[in-house]
Amino acid sequence: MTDHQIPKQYDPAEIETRWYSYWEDGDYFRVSDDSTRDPFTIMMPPPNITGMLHMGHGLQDTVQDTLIRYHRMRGFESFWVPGTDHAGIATQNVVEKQLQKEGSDRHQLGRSRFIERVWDWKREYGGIISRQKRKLGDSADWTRERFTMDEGLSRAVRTAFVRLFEKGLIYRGNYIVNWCPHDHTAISDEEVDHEEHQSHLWYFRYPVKGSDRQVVVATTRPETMLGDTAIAIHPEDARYDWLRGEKVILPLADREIVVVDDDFVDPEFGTGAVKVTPSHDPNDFEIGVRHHLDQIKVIDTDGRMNENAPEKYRGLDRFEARAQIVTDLEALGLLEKIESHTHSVGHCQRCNTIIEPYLSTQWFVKMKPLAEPALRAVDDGSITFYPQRWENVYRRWLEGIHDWCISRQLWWGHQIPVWYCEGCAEMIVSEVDPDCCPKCNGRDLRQDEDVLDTWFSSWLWPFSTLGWPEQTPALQKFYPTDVLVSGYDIIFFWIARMIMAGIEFTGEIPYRHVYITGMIKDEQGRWMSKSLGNGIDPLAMIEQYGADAVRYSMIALNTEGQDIKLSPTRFELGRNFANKIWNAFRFVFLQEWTELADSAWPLKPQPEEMMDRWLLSRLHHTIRSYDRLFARYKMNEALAAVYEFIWHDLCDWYLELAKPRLYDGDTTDRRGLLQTLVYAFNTAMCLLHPFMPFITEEIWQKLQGRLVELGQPQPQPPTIMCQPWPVLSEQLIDPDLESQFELVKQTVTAIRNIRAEQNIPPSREIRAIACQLSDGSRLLLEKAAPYITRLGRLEQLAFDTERPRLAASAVVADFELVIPLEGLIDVDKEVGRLTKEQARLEALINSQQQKLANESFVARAPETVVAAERTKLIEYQEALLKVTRNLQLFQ
RNA sequence: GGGCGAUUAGCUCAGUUUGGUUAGAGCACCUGCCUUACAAGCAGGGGGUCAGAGGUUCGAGUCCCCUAUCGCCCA
Repeated sequence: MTDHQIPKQYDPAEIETRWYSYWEDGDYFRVSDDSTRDPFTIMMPPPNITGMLHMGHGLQDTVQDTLIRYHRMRGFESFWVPGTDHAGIATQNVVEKQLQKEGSDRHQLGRSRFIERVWDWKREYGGIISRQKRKLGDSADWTRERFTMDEGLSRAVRTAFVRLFEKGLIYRGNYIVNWCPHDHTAISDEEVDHEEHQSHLWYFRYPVKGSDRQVVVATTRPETMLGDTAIAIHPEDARYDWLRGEKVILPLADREIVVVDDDFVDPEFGTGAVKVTPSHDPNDFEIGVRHHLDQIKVIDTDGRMNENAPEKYRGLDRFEARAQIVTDLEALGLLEKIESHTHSVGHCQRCNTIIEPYLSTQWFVKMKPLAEPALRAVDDGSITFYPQRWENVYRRWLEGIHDWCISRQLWWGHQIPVWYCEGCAEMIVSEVDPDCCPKCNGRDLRQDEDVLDTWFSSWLWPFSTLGWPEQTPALQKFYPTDVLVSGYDIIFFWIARMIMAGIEFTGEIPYRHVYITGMIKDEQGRWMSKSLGNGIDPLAMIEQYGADAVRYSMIALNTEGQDIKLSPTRFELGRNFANKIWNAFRFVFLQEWTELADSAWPLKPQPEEMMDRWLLSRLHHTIRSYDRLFARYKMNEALAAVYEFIWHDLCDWYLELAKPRLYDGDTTDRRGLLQTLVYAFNTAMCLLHPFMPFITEEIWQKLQGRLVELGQPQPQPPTIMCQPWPVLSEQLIDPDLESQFELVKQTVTAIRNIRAEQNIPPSREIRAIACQLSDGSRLLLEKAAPYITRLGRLEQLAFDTERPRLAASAVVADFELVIPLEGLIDVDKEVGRLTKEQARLEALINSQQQKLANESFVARAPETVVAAERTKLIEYQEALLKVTRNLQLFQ
């Protein structure tokens, strides 16, 4: 039964939904821990549960799914591990906003009820992005989906924390951290974005105690002066000899502060004397430690001036206080001057609030001991980045690494597994909740209120998702993983930390390869953002163009980690290609297939003619390049190779040549042709499947179904996604045949060119004469005459040494192609065409002659190169002779 | 201040690892075609001193140095 109702335009929507359910319901994405196949594993970077699918996922998931599907077909137990991330601050914010709408807040609710609310929210909305990813065709094993707050992963977090603590790599201390007054939590250095601000340098005069003199200090942050506890000068700065040992009166606060010598001070900057605020500046903090200075906090967690500030300023926002202090100092005559000054200001990456360097007690990971083996892993080649240049970025960060502040003042997250005994103040660090204090047996224990940075769970992702710290079968089978695919924006946050954690906790690198993609930008190269409203919604694109089209375009545009400037029209590339494939399929499918009923099974290509052998050569050529390109992660080039094969080799040439044989061929010829055609088409679908899974499945299924109708057994496995990968047959690749066929194509193009230039309508069949052939060309053209006749719409291809005078002509390789057009030829046009050709050849000859006239070229270049250049010159000269003679015929 | 990337056709980009065909593709453009798979298509065509300067070499889009412009990362 042939379905003649195949639409002329490919409509992806229904097909994509149908096949995705078929795959998922059929468990084809699932892997088995005790499979005997070699594993191929990719960890999907877990998106935030608050997140929605964006184009970055579109790109990175397509790259990953393509790798996963390719390896699955290559026979690997191909495991793409999906999951989501609890995203501490973001998720807490979302639920807090919900509460706000209800007129409540988390403090009213209390911690445990608030956390329940977050879980409720997660159950309702946390799976959205995973459902969206299915629209892209992601072939992840969703039955093994993980979440960073799952019981198993939470246990992994505790184990990791306790192990690091016991090794002395986790410590608690009072240091300056990056405080976000909006989110009310400390954040790590990596979560701070620096922006250049056009601001000022304010010069203040501080009176020296018991003297008329004043010392001038410059600052970019006047509001912190209320917390100053010293003036620092460089020890060798003789300008301030008079100041040493004096006390200074801090204006407005009316406190005495000391003068200290410190190397940190840059005598060139400002006045060479700096105010020191140990509680609100990381450098001042260090100076404070060196000189045992008081630490006075004057700003609270909201960014407002606190009770340590003079009454007048209490409760003022830090920037209001800044303005007020400047005004007040000016009124006191203590403002020396204001200079313009550009400096870099830290902002919270999440909410863009200006970060307050803030003194507080936090937990830290000592990173240096973890960084060293992670550096070695890249230095010794155990881990390779693609493109490799990112290794430098990775190295530089690890070489200058700072300790990692891991505590967050949030409720949603992994609460720090540390308890304090209210009885004896003992600190208990434990993987399991302790019942009583091991020291005093007291039962009044209080768990540390802070939670851990979300990245403290993410850095365990490659093994915690597989069951670590248990030595599970999954961990043994699938770890270490093969490749991590991610953007360069999280090399520090995640990639480097995973490598450190992998080596530290499992003794093995988490992955061999790191594939870094570029970032998706808008048409003008700007980041896509909500505020600019320039984002492109992948789901809308899938709806409009189809998931295969989106995937095609993502891969095609993804070159060597360059950023991608995207606009919706770019998906037309993929849509057009899908449509082309669809119509080629229609053509093949709608033919009569009866000859295939008595073909040998399974279907093998049966080359009867040159065109068949050529197609097979091109196909296997494509397979060979494809596999080589994949090994180097050049998926865009592999895709281009398949595209070239399908569109140009198969559709433009082969199918056109196949038509007469399909319509008029005898049984044997039709059978051979159909076998070759169906084999090639099927194989092309396999090659394309990793990139465009839906259309290839649809077509593969229809082709298989048709064969089943003819007597072929049901295909096993029942989906293209588990089909074995096409086996490369080197012996089918025939470069000589391919170049011969190129000559045939050139001949056809030459005829078409003349037809077009002479405005000869397609309906008019013409005669062409091949003249002055070498024996080789004659043999070839005789063999290829039917092809040339067909594609050139010739009445006949003749061979002769004579040629009619009034004719159009073209020189192809070593012969001439003449099209006699007595009475119809437009002589002016033909003269113009030949004159242009003449000029082109003359230019080529000129450049060849120059090259060969260079004695050192002839003497020093390899003989083969010189010989090739000589041959070219001769060919051009011969062609020019012919063109010139043909031109003279018109004069 | 340090580092990285980009600069090739009107546009978006390949090609540079390993120097050697007439530098490619898609889109856009021009001409002709609704040719019984496809107008989301077919056929033909035009369009590039490969950012600039210098160097190495018989030979440079490709290797080296410098400069300019744009962008990113780190401090």
